Amino acid sequence: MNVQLTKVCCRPGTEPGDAHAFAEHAQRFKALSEPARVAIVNRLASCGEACVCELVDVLELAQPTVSHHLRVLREAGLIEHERRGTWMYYRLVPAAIDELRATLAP
Amino acid sequence: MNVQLTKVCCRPGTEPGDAHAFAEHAQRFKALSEPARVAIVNRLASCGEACVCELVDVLELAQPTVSHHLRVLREAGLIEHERRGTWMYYRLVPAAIDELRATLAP
DNA sequence: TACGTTCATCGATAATCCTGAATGTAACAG
DNA sequence: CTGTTACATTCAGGATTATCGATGAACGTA
Repeated sequence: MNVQLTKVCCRPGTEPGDAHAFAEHAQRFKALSEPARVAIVNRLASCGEACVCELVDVLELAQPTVSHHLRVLREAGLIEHERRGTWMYYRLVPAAIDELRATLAP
Repeated sequence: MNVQLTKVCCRPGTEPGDAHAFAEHAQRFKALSEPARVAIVNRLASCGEACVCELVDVLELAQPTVSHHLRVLREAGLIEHERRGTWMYYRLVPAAIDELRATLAP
């Protein structure tokens, strides 16, 4: 028979986890799930900061496309921007990167 | 005026970066870009291993959906599976997690 | 052999997302 | 005010993906 009210393959009573936290972490990872956005983060990590036109040149993508990726990264809290004259300078938010790395720690 | 053969906002001569590496990292992050998959990884991290039916119960998703997410994580190299009798047990690949965390290091 | 359980794969639908042309906004120069 | 540059937003088309019912394969049991 093996009716198993408690399945033998499953350990009982382990908490299901916080669904809200999972969604939050997933959104952070999703921001890095695109080669263009990884390239942007890499660029900002090595250059400190960069304007949009520089990223357009480096990524070889149309300006609206780059602007879109920057928005995704910004809404994920991974980067921040500051206007200086005509140009918008983007830079990383180190705390957010650290936080992301922490979610991968045991 | 300001013809600027070299734009003032951009520092010259910084390497564009390895496009192949960016795509590879993005692929890894994409595997964690879904709440369900973050929940799976979290579950495996705290339980050590789990069968599919346990994950179906915890995630409250249909079995084919869970199977799909497990395939994505497996093809990303983040988890591995082993058959024991009727059940398939999934567990993390710690080296892959470490490698992912390393890509976020300065 | 026949039956039930566990899990993977297939197929279809709906949602999400990347991409870039067109357009709008802000800042600066003359 | 006019023109130019830098950037954001809107919009639409095309590609990717999440979800799940239906089906099939693998295993254990009777």
